[in-house]
Amino acid sequence: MIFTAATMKDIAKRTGLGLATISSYFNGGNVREKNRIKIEEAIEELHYEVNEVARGLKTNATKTIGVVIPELNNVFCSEIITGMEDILRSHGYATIICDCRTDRTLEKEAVDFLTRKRVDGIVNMPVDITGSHLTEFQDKGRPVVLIDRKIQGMECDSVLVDNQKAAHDAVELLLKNGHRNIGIVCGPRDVFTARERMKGYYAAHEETGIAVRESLIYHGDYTIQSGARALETLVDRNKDMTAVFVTNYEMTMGAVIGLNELGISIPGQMSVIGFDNLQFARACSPKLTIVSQPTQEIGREVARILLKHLEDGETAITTEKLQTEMIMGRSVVKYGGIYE
Amino acid sequence: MIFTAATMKDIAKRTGLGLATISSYFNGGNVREKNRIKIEEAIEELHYEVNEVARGLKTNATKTIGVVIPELNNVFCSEIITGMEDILRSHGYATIICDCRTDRTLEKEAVDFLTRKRVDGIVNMPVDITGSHLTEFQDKGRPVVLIDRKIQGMECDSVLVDNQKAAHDAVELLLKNGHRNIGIVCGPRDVFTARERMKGYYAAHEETGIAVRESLIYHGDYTIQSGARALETLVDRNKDMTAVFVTNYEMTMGAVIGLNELGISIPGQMSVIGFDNLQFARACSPKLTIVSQPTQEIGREVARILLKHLEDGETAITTEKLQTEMIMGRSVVKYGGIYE
DNA sequence: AAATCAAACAGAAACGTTTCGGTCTCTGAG
DNA sequence: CTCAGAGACCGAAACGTTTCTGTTTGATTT
Repeated sequence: MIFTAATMKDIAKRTGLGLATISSYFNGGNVREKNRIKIEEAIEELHYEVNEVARGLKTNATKTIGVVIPELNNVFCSEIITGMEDILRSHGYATIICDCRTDRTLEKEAVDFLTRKRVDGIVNMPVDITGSHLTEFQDKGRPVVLIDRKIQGMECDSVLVDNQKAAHDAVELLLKNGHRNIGIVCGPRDVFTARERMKGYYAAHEETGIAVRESLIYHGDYTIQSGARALETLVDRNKDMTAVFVTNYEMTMGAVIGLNELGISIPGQMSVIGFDNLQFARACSPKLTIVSQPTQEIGREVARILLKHLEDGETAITTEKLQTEMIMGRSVVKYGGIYE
Repeated sequence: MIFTAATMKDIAKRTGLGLATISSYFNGGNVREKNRIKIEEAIEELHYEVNEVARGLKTNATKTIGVVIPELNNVFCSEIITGMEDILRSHGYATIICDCRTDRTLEKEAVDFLTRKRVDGIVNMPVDITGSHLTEFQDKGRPVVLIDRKIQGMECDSVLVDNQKAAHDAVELLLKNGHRNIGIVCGPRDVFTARERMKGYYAAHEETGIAVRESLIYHGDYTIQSGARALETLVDRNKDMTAVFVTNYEMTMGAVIGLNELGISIPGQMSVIGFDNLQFARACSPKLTIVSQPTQEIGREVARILLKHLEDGETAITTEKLQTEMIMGRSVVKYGGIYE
């Protein structure tokens, strides 16, 4: 059966009304009661559905948002997207996802791809601290929202997490428990959030009047492998290390593996504070104490900001900073050297 | 600066060529060398980019694929999507993701949403074994590909995993190690894959001539909580249970938590075979033996099937069945009762 | 009952492509 | 040098909306 979908023209013919009236009906305009009924009957009978592509051509808006992230296969990212997509979809917006595999070139390609697809806005969790891959899109007057990380010299909305405070509080907890040689497994030096977390590490030490020893700092690359390697290295370099703070999920997992393989018990020989993924933290034995980020809330906030631009014509630029939460497990104990 | 993007008309004017020629250039048609150069110069100067929305209106194809999954925030799903999106994007297709939170109503809504968005094809990992949410879309002559689960009475392409064999092999390994009272933590009764895995469990027992005891079977709901509860229940009901096979990632994590809390050691008191997520398996101590699904490959295969329909006009329906792999850890040992 | 005026309606043009006929331009054979 | 014939090219129409510019309608006022 050859079947061409009904168009507004068909509805107009069927109801005897003009095209403009039908269009007005669909766009919230006023239509006389009896005509409204006629239109709705026609829609029912013809199974009419508005063609969003045609509408998009005319209105120059696709009701589509592009998302560029370093790794979809990463709880932090996927949870944010879930929260965001939920709200966007309920407002009629589709979400196109591009995983750029933490690669700058692929990231640029993804943005260009989305630009060609004529998305109404782009959400990006940037691979690194620099980059001008978004300026061309932004110059078209379309909104860009950055997640989690800022880009130098880029003026746009962003939704961040107070990473400095998060790291500060975690390290402070360890210090308050009497630990004095606290290792940190941090992200790459050129990542915005990694820097922020380092700042918190330093600040907590400073407040307590304790000097930071360089050998206790390890810069990983956010992979499980590097988490495991980090612990091996740190333990080897610092025989007196009694606590460690790991700053993302994958490296936390790696750190747990590493400690297991080194035969170092948590928390008996090493207190541990991890990051992200409550599920994993609860699966560990004993339960891991972690810094938990408000991923769903980040996603929702991003969606809200986008909608404010696209639906309400808002032009002001916002920077939102959300707070983390410390989930207490049983992986931190008082330092034996002092209290025993 | 007011700025309207260049159109094909501008290129035509600039080069002195006709619209049809420009269009032909962009669609792989033949254009005389000197004209080709002129066109390319004009594109460069005007920063022209083809408007895919207008093209979509005319060709009735959006170069967009919709994906409906039960939970994006789930490694199995996100890994499949990563593999798929990669290939699709390299062929110019965008991927719209809809997370339906394992809810039938939301699943139907998502499909309708994507239909309105006029996607060229839909990929769906169905919430349950029934449902006609896809027939309307399919009746428009557009391709549907199911992942991981089949739907009763639905004729369409699907990419599955040989779950029966996977479960069979896992249970067989436990049997070969002398275990006779093997628990299974399975998914809901109305999920296709859960049934397949149960079949494998029965088959392995049958081959070894061992009767299955009902009390060793637990139907969970794929959450961590149900995994933990499952182990509590199974251990409570079967004091002689020495091994357990858990059939998805979340429940595997739950099972590990549950065993930890019950004070039952792996593998000393309980041999365990888990499912999915190699990363988690390696983080456990000792490393978990797991059944690993070829997620990336599933995604790629789905993409290939879609492209064959959309680009090559293929009409035949395929059902692909991929094999799992058993990753050996140290969580399975010979049954003490026999070998000690 | 006529006049007034806003609200509701109508039709055509436009959005930027593809495609269908038909026309022109090269190339090479005679 | 001419002339087919193929290949390249052209312009208009169409895709299904929205929107602009008027026109009609009907309730309200006088």
